[in-house]
Amino acid sequence: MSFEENTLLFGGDPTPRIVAIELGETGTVRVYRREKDGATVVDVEPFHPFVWADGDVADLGLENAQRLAGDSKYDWLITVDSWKELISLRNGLKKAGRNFFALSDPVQHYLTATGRTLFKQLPFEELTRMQLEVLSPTGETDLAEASQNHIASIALSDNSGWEELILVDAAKPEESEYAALRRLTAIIKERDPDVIEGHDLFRFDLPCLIARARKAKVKLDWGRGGGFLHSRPSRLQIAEKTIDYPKFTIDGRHFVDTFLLAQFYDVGMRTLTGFERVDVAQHFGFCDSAEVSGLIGKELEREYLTNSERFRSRALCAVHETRAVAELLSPSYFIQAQIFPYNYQDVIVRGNATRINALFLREYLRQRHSIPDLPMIHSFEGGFTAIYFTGIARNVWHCDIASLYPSVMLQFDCFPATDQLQIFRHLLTDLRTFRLEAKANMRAAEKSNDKIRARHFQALQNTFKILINSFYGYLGFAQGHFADFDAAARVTQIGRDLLQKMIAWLNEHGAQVIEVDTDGIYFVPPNASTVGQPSRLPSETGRQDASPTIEKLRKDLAAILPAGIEVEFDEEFDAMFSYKAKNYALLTRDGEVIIKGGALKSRGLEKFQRVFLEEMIKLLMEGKPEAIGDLRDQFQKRIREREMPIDTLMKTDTLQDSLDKYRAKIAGSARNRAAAYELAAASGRKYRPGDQISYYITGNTKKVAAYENAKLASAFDPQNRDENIDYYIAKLDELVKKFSVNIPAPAQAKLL
DNA sequence: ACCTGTGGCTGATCAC
DNA sequence: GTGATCAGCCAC
Repeated sequence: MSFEENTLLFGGDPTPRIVAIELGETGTVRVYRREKDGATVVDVEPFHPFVWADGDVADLGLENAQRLAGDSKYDWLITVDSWKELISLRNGLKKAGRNFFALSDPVQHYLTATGRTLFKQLPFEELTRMQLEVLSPTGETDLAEASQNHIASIALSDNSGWEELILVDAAKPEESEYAALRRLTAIIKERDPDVIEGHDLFRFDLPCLIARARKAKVKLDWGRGGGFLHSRPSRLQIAEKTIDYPKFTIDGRHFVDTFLLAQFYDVGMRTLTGFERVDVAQHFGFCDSAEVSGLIGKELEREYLTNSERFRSRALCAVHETRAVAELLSPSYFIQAQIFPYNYQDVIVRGNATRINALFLREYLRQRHSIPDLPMIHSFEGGFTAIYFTGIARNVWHCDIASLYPSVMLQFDCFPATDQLQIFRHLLTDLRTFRLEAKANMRAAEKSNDKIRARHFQALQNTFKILINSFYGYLGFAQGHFADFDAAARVTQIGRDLLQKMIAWLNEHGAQVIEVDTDGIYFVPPNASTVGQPSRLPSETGRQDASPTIEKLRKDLAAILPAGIEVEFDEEFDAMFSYKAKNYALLTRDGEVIIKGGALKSRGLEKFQRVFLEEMIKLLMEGKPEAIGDLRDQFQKRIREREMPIDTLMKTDTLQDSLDKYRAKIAGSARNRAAAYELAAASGRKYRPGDQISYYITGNTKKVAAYENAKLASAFDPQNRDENIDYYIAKLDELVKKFSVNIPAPAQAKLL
């Protein structure tokens, strides 16, 4: 059986090539499908939304109320025949004081009830994706500013290679803009895209188009069934960031914002320098015309007014970049839309645990089984973390337990007590199998040089990996109907015990354990007690003489672990700089430096500090601490002589709260003042949570309050530099001082 | 309206 | 000065 036939994962209905769902005439949905020849067809299907209710609802005289199997809390299912009826049913139940819950999105209702999902058996390449970018005459990116004036152009492209630039004539902006908006709507109807992509689509392009269309009195009826663009305020949690944005929807199509895709991408990678289209495109190497792309302000306006080729390139370059970024970042979501009962657009913004919950609900509904109440919430301990040695160690090995939490859950039966159908166990087991299959298929495709197939299986295996890793998180998810905090606590308890058992064993067998975190251990192997000793040459520490010992070590260690818990000795390093828990650096056999931990590489450190730290740690690990003094002097000289580029001195902070919320917190003494917020407030521009502010410190003494002496990096004048030299040199000195305590004594003497 | 978890470090600021 | 607290970021 191929994994696409797995009902738990892909739903019970195999209908292929659905590209969109929209609510139709009363009691119906329209299902859009892509035919093999590329044509789009629509089926009108019945629509039966539903609620889950607690207790006997028979006394309410409801038709279509059905008792569900099992004895969980929500054991009645009431089905109705239209969205309208669902709303009145919900109101009725609320009035009657009944406990119930219902899905909030009609598309999720339809997909959950039918077991259908989007895009089954549809190659990503056959999805019609249109890219859109609105450009104001000056390239203004502030929505309020840009909406004031007529737009300059709307750039469009799609994945067939088609492109068009709709220009607004500055000589007669009113009628020209009217025509442009009409043209845009006509193109969308004619080319009929499944997906509309754009960078900052939600926060800029769409609201700007709405504002201009209102002024020009143009209807934006972009829906497949003729519906209008609709928006409501929404909020997105991406790691520690909360992004408020207007969520736009349109019947029968999906909006994909590459700004949000970039935010999600960076949670895992933390490698992006910024989130504007140019930053993202440059990071992926897509910007073939960065100079044109960066064109802004008066210069851009001039090019616009003369309708120059340069302006046209600027506008079209934008949509090309958006398309390339979307192509890279969306395949995993495309596959997830085949699995989860959500719209493509919603699969992107829903969290992992929420998506898993949707799978549970779909399967329990399919089996007409009752659903438990939300779990009892309590806090629980996490992974075990410890550091046993700080400083420089040589010949360091790393071992870890292969996918610790999934293995523990399966091997020790840590499953939700409420999951009477055992969905959790089955899903987790199947996903592991499918991931192995997908990986094998990926390798086979790579071998036969089939790039499209390889990319598909890469996205697939990665999707499975993310899903597998989310199952433990689901156990501790307060909004998961099948979450189980006791089970989550058991998982981490077993994980801690296993790790501590391994640590004890390694120490008993002559290894020196340096640092451990959750599922992995850094250690110096036995008979190679080289902690703090000078480095051996790489040729002396090659695999040949080390591997017999390490292979025996691995086997012996594996023998003390329970079945199903696999230990991997995956890497060896020339040196390790162990600093604090979760903070260390590694020197690979190839001389490459890997740095982990906020204390050593956080964005909270200015670039010059990060670079200095990396160089210093490298010297330490290479056994050349005597060179650190020179390094410090070099940096100090460059700061003192004002030679440091401003981007190495500035700090970039992300605004977490809105300015209003910040002010309220300050007024209520709920938080301290911070430079980034003070600058944002003083600038008068409309900053939003998630926006980044780059600033540097001015003044003449090393002790200044940052929030009183901060200046926007964009206001920095290279001809008249005013960075606070003493402040930055003091930072450098603090860095040397802080890390010198970890340096072996002879080196420290030289430093001071 | 939205939401996967815990553990750990640092800088900035404030209260004492 | 010192400790406490918050925000931000990072590891797993």
